[in-house]
Amino acid sequence: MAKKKLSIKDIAKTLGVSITTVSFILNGKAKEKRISEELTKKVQRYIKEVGYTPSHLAQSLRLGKSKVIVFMVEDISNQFFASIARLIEEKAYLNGYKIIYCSTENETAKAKELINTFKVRNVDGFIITPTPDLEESVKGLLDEGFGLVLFDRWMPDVLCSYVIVENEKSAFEATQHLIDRGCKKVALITVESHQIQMTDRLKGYQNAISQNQLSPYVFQVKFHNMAQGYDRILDFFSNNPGIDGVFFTTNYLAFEGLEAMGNLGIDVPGQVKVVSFDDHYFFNLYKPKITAIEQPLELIAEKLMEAILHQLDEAEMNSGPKQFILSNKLNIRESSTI
Amino acid sequence: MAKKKLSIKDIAKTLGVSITTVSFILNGKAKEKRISEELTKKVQRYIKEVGYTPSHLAQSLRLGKSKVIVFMVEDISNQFFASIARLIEEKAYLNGYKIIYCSTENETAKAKELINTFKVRNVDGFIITPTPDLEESVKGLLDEGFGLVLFDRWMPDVLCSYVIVENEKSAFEATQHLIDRGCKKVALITVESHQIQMTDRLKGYQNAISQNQLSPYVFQVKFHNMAQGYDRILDFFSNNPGIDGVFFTTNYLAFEGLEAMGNLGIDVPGQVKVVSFDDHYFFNLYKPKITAIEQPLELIAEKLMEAILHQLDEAEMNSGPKQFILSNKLNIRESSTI
DNA sequence: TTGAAAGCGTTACCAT
DNA sequence: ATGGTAACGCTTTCAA
Repeated sequence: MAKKKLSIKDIAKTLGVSITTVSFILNGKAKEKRISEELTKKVQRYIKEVGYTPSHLAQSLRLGKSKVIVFMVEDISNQFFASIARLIEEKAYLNGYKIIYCSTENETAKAKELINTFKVRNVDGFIITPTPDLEESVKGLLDEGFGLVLFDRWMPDVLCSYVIVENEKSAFEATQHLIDRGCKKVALITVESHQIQMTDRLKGYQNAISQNQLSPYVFQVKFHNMAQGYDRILDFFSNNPGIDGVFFTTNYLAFEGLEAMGNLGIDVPGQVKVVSFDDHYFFNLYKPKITAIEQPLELIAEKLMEAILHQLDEAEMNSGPKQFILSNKLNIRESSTI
Repeated sequence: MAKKKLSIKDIAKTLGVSITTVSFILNGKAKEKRISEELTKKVQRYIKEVGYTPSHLAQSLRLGKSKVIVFMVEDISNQFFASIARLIEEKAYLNGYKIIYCSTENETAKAKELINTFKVRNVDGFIITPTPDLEESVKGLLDEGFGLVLFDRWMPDVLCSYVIVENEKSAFEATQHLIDRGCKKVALITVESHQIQMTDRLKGYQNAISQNQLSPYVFQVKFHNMAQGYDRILDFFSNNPGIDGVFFTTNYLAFEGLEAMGNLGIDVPGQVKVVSFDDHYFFNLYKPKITAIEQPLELIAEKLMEAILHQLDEAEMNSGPKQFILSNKLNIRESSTI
């Protein structure tokens, strides 16, 4: 069984040439080193014949680069992150990179541990959705010369590459949309979080509310987990009659909120109009179809790879961070219109 | 910036001992090699102080093991696979393994290419949802001594470890359930696929139908993609009036089917009762809530890791494949009862 | 009880 | 034009 793996040494010996020669040919330096056309062909043919491929491990050790990028997100089983993962993966392979993923569960301790683990493992770069208080670790990464791109959230105190979306602007638009549709008491249901993507969405909501001389109704769900969320939102609606519009800042909050409203006999969109951040396949299936803000997944993935490859490219190493702020799209559906 | 990475050599030099000594201490062989308690402590203290960690790359090169497992599924952005991924990931890290993921899109060519890529990259093991006609590649992996566990599907012709669920049995139960609820014309909507997980589900359906002396109505959607699926299913219902029960073999078929039925004005469960394979968060949110077969995700992940670690464990290398066939659970909800 | 040195598979500098 | 060889960082055998 297991045909012993060939090494460059074996190739060289069999062909009666030196390792160096083989290595040069392998790395496309035959011309440069003026190795005869004939020998080059011969070596290449033999290599193809026996199906030899260099050991990436040895190359990594020698070159100090592993061609591995870590994709560290809040939760890889979350549809949004999984979709990005999928898109990134493709682009990474195309460029000879592998992706290792991991989930932080948005816990700072776990994120730090993960970062340390991978620093040690000679990965080349990190794509991270930072947890709270991760500034120091991230700076450390930068100092030590790792490639780094943040996404979904960024850190005002750290100068680095990132790919994010226009959270504030989209939240403003969503809220304004509800107001335009005649809502007078528009609530924001969000998670209790000081992370910037959430505070930006809050800001957008607040701006829209105050520009229209309305009163804000902000409800922040604490210690988010599915079951709790549902209960809290149920309470909120019970205690706040008269709400006629709701903007959910994440899709899972919306799912729970819709369930809660359904069980309270609240008619959507008749009594309450609804908009959610983060579009989802299911929003289009739900009755009524839910209006939602769609993030440009494909573009996010593309820019993420562009940024990380840029960082990893020796030639451009020092040309400064790449920062992308992408536009979302408001998909208007039944929940805010009928 | 970038404080130069320490090597074992640096440690040895600074402490004035040999590399060997440090290595032994590092690898817990201090006692065995009878290195003085005192020296051991001193070295350990220093290592901790400077935060030294061995290079995994060099270790891998030396030991021929990389502590990397490839998780190769049909589509990592699919909820089912993403959930498993998430669970696997945790368990892998706990055991010192990293996970690299990739999606085959169920294309044999892509799967083969991916397998080759990773073989070359010195990964230790593979967890694979095989595409059609992947037998040879899989056998190759086995021959070359890689760890291997199949899941979701298995290959009758290849003796190897796998983790699957009771597809036929659950399909039988689901169909029988519809019949018990009074359905007389029960349709099966499935994908056109010769892969065993799907043929097993078909078998289960057929058995239940024939045991109850009913007629089968099997509709196999070809060339599956979201948009097409919807259209085809729409046609099916238009052309087959009188169907009063449907069993969907995957959840995405169910989503499309439900949408199609909704648009045709078919009342679920009044006119048509519905059961789907692969439970989903949204089945519980949908109106009506959808009856579905739930695969034991947590258990699948657990057994997957158990099987792969078993394979990778030197000591037990030759103790034969581990094959798990797990039970599903039928979650009965409104779509098949009211 | 400790150390020297070979070897894992490469790359690339320096010779020839 | 081609080859010898040090180095990457580690483990482990053998010797002392």
